Amino acid sequence: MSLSPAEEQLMQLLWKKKKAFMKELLDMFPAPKPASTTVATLLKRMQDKEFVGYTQVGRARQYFPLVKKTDYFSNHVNGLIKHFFNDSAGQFASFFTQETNLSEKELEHLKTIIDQQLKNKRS
Amino acid sequence: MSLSPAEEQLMQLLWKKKKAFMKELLDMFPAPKPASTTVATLLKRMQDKEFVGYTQVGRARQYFPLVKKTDYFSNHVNGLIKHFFNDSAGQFASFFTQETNLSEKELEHLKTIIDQQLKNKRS
DNA sequence: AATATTATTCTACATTTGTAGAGCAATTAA
DNA sequence: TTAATTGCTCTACAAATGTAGAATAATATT
Repeated sequence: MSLSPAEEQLMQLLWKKKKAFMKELLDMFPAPKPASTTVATLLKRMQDKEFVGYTQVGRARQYFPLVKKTDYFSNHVNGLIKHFFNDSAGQFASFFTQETNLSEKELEHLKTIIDQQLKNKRS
Repeated sequence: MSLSPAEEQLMQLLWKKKKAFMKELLDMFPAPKPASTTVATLLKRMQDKEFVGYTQVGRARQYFPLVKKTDYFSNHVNGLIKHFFNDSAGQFASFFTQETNLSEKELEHLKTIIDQQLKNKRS
């Protein structure tokens, strides 16, 4: 099961705040803010999909993510790679590096990471 | 406008064949194949969205993509990056390199590409 | 105590998506 | 030339999604 775009947007807010009351999430929306019931509906659906949980605090609930952003994200990227690159992460990486306009600094940084990875592999 | 998952799957087939008649696309589907009308409907919607065009050949149409796979893909990735990495491709690249399990060969290849990029930047 | 506010659930409805039958026109086969 | 096949459009319908009002219950305010 995965999140719909609207749900995903809300999830982003929740990931950012770590935990939040409905009101707080609503406040975080850029104008034009949706109706509070809209947010409530989305939260409900996200609970059903087991993407968020909550703890009861007084009469309200404090919501929190049940999936880590990085995990969710990894799935996304993996899906993309499977779809577009024949399941080859390497092929994807090459493409990505060539298509994206990374700055010199970013490229250097990437190199460092890759070297680190290579060191790990070889050790 | 973007493609729905089912449309995207069909698009993949079309990208692979470059151009194809409805029948050919249908044949490319793995079992269980959808009804031909299903494919027809999808093709129609994709025409409306201006993702495919066709040339009339006798009584049939030969369909072809109107958007390049790499362009479509770039948009996807850019969307992801915007969503998840604060619009920083560099941040994404780092994450990706660390999370994905690239082989030694792939890492080496990546390094080559990066060096190439750096050379371009500096020249 | 009476009223307003709030968080949540229920219900609703338009739009998009997945899937495909019915109908039609052109083409091929019997 | 009548019948079967093919490619396409129209129509249909269930499920998912985006959006939000109505109802309810609990709490806070006057």
